[in-house]
Amino acid sequence: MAELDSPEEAGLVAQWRDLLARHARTACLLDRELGEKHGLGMSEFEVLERLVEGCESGDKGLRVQELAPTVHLSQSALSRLIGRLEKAGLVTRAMCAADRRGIQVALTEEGRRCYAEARALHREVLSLTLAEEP
Amino acid sequence: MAELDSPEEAGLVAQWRDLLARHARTACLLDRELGEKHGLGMSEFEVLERLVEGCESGDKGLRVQELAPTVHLSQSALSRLIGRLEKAGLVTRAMCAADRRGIQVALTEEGRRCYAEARALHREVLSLTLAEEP
DNA sequence: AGACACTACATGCACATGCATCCAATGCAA
DNA sequence: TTGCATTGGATGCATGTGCATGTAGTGTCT
Repeated sequence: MAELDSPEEAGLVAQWRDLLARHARTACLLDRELGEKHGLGMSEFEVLERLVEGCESGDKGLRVQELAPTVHLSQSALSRLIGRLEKAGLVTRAMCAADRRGIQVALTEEGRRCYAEARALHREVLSLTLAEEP
Repeated sequence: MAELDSPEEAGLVAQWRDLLARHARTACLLDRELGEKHGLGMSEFEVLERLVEGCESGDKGLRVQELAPTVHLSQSALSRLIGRLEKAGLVTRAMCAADRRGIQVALTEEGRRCYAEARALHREVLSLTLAEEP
């Protein structure tokens, strides 16, 4: 029975611990800052960003499935996240004409504005936390 | 108002997205595999590992505070995590003689065994998920 | 000793998440 | 067309998390 890690395994473990530390620092600070100052969670922001990237101003929006790869969440969690954004007035849900099972999620003006306001803070947090070494 | 990211910002965002993807892949698979085959979550495993590293066989164990830096959890979440490990028979909680506010957390034989059994799977998952590029 | 601030951990509560399941719409086969 | 498997998304439920708070023990100052 292996009681000690091989050098390769030790490297993997070190890499994983570093990743965990960076992720925790960044995610925690992002959630706190975006939450306090813009009422957004980290994943909410990611979804808004994907919507901004994925559709022009007059566009119908994106399907829920197209948003899924962006946020690393289960389908149910994404569904509820969109529900929160909708309740906050940042996106609209509309039936998809082509496939009436699908839902088109589109940014509202308020959503666009909220994203634009939060963006600088988001980048600022990244530059703070991703730079540190430990 | 900046509508586009500067090159430095774009680099940070790309780095962050890569980190998020790696973290999600690895954490999700670790939770699933360790959960199915050993009844452990990712953080439970990390705590067991810290206990193995931090105390010899006959040792009294570690203070809760000494475990905190390892798992990136709030104090309350860590307290409950230890509660779960205790209920599962993998660790014991004992009053700390020197400072009776403190709690000594020590591995049981069962805990040591469980960790030893889960270790290979843990390393295997890391080597799988940390290697991939996307 | 007595009062008070502080520390270590536990707990009530609100909330986000994943899993399983449900429902409606679609597509395909007979 | 009818029947049935599949897909897109929503929802009930159990659980894990953070925040705020509670409780007990410690240290300090007078």
